[in-house]
Amino acid sequence: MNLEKFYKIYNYQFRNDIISKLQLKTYKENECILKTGDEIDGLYFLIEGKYYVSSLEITGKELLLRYSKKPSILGDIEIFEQCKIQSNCIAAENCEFIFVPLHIYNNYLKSDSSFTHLLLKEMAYKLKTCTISSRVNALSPVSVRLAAYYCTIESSRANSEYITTNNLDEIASLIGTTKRHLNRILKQWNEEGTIHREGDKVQVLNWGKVKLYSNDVRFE
Amino acid sequence: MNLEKFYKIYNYQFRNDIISKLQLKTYKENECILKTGDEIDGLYFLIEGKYYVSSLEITGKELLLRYSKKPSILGDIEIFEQCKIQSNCIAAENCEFIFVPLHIYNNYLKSDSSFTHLLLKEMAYKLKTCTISSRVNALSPVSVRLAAYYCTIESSRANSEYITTNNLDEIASLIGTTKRHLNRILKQWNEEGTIHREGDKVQVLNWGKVKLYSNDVRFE
DNA sequence: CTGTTGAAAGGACAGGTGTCTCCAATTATG
DNA sequence: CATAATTGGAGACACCTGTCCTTTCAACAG
Repeated sequence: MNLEKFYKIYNYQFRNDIISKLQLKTYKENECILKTGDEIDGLYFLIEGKYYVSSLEITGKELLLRYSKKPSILGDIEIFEQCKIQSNCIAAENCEFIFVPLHIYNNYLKSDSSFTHLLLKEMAYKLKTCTISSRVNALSPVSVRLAAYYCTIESSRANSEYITTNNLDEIASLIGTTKRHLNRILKQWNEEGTIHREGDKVQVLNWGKVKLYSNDVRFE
Repeated sequence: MNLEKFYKIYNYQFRNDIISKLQLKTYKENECILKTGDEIDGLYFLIEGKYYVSSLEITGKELLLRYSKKPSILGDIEIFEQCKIQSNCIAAENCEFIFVPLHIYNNYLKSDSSFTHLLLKEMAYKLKTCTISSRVNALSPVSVRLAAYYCTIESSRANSEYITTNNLDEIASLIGTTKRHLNRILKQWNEEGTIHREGDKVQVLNWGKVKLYSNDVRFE
């Protein structure tokens, strides 16, 4: 077990006697990591790749709740709330996790305060972003949410003019709408010259406009 | 400082040398406990009363994020994310909190694992409910959300037929809509005999119908 | 008692948004 | 190359929902 990556990301070192009890779990792109309703078996620490968390409603509708890259922890809610798995977690690319089995956590790590602080920080982060997106989704029309989405991902990655828009469908369900409606909005922005669109590639020509539309809403 | 209530609710005992450093904070109905954008000064443990958490958007719209009764902790997100206060917290009735100043937490309680577990549990709970309501708000029409709201509060309090509907406005903003729209739905339900309505008093005549409408969505 | 004020309910309307459907473009297949 | 299959975009429509405004009714002051 190579824990170097883990250490770099989470800045935490497991005691030697624990290390042998950890597992490395790997998932291929699109593979399901956790499935709604199943029992949780431990804590998952992402050390490579990306995954997304989505919920499939009884209605058949889906909502992307979060798109996660490292550092990111899975299983925390379920363990502390002692409940079944709340959402589907699916590998967006090949993923690697350090897996801490539940009984290992309970027996060895529960009272380790710096380990616990990892969990606290992660949960606080999730809670903050969840609150924000809940608010934004509830109170802003789709055009604002879309502009906000662009502004959010733009600010988080330097200075590229092109938005590597992963698939419009994905954005649609992330911000809780349909592709049809995104098309409507993108068409309008395209016509007024705010963006230049070619299929899945969207180039923002006028960031000022987009920022204006976003109404200062951000997802982070 | 009488910590008996605290102990009963949170099942945790502070060390003697810490007790003298805690404060009792009280708030009158409608008084603001925390204000968006302010700096957080410590952890608040609710021991009496109820408060609600709401966010005022730039647009002027408001969304009730949560309605909290004991046990409930305030300030956790802000402390672990080291950010400004995220939402307004307002006393719904007279409230009492045990207040743990930030430096006391940092110096004395940070490495106390059973104290930390209080926080973990609370955050997991918040996260779970936040995720649920985010999903529900995004994916269900108002009529479903309203039915779900009734089912949720019904199941959490024995067997009264009347819903002590605190103010329609409140329900409206809790489930992210307007009073106007609630009126529309209630009128329809009233006409079809599902409920009997008199002003703020709503009596459910046909729980089966309401449960059907709720589409198995629940807020908890 | 009467006019004023304010709150609650509902009518009318318009904009936002999802669904369904069709058309065009692109890709795969033979 | 020609045809079938698939995908993306957009038109049409309907419904959900918020805003605005009118009506009604109750409380209240003069």
